Amino acid sequence: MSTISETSRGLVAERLAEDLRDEILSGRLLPGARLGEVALAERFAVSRGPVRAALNLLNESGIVTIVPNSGARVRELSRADARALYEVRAALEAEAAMLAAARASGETAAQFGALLDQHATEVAAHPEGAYLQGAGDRDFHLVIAGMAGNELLQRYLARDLYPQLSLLRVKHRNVTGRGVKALHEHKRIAEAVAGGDAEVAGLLMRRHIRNSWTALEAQLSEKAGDGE
Amino acid sequence: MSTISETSRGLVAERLAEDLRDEILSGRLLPGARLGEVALAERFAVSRGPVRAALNLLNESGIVTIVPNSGARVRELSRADARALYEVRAALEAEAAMLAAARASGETAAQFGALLDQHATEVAAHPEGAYLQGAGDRDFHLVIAGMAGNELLQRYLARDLYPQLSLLRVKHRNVTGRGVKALHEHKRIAEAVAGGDAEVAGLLMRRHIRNSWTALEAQLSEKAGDGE
DNA sequence: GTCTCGCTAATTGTTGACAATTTTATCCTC
DNA sequence: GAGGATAAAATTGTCAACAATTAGCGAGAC
Repeated sequence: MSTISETSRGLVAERLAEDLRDEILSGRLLPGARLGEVALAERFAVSRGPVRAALNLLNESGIVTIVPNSGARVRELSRADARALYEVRAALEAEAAMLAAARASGETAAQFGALLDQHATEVAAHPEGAYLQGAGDRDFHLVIAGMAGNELLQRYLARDLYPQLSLLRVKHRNVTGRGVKALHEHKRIAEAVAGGDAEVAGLLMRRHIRNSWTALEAQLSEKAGDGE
Repeated sequence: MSTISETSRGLVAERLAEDLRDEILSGRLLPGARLGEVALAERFAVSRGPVRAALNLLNESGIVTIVPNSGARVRELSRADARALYEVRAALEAEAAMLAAARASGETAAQFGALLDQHATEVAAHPEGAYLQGAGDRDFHLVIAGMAGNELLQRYLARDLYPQLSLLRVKHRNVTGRGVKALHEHKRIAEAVAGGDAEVAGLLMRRHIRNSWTALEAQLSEKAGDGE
């Protein structure tokens, strides 16, 4: 149907991966959907080579599974996968918060202030909890990941874990209204980071992630036993 | 020169990646060495397709860098990269130790006992510190990573971080004699894990990784200012 | 003598065809 | 009618050739 996005520079495989990631995370391609190479190739009007490369990229980032000699599918995350995801996320984001606190400068508090003020207006506009799945929540965590000054850590979070988290939320459109609570937790974390208190920042971040997991797990249980 | 390894089943790309990884981590291919696709293709008597796939795999695991339209090289880890590596490792291994402690069963202590006894004999045979770069140290951490019961965490450690750590040690053949100290730290960690004390296990593991980093950093400084 | 421009050579990116494996459908047997 | 073996279709894995981009080199001008 649609041809390739717009920018014609750069590698074809990366543009393909980008487009496919968008389609998956926007819910147009549901978990379990087959990703046949020939179908994708003629849909994007390219050869199978770049398609293969793009699928490998998405496989590495965890939103596509590839079974040799069988094909690629949009990944279906089990509850065990989700738990593992949040365990790793807790460890990495707590570390990021600690590192960010250790490297905090005088401008840090102001940066957080502007960001959180904007988020507050978003939450006020949609008080039932659009914050958590909107750009706001993701922004906050991305900012801290960037402030950690650790290339590898940032890549793991932004490039691997967050897409999988988004994929996890594709099936559960409306996250329960944790927006206002999450925003409050963010403020406390921001205080600790800006204040240079690494230990508290790490602790609060870890608790924040665990709260998020608890809320999500409750939703997963609510939807009854598609357990696997 | 050498043809492909031995087992002829499985994907060609994965065998190539395996062979290349061995050559890199054994020091036959030094950091910065070019990995031309045509050269590799005719060396392993395969086409460029699987070679490309293998290079992408190694790129994702962090021991090869790929510059678009320029080519692949064995990755050169800067000191900043090394620091980032150990920061992420500390976070993930501390989490692994905590999870392993939480899931410890009655047999756990016995498993550690056998493993550490064998390591003790290795250290006794090479008291100047072969332990750290030998299979012993790696084994211990891999066992804990496996005991955590977290597929994702185990993959990050075994498939991404450890190869990079090995690559880091290619240039510094003889790690200073931290063998006996490391073994002692391992024993204390094993105790905490087997005893189900997650908090202490995580703390000891984090300290253990930091000690390892301190020793390595001292070596890096010793080799003078090849800074970057 | 140094800098810039243009060209040549080499390497990567992409393409389409061939081979091997898996999946599916059909037919036969029990 | 159900189960299993066989064969056909579809899909992935691999190959070799073409196109595009990049890096290196040399000539020429200032």
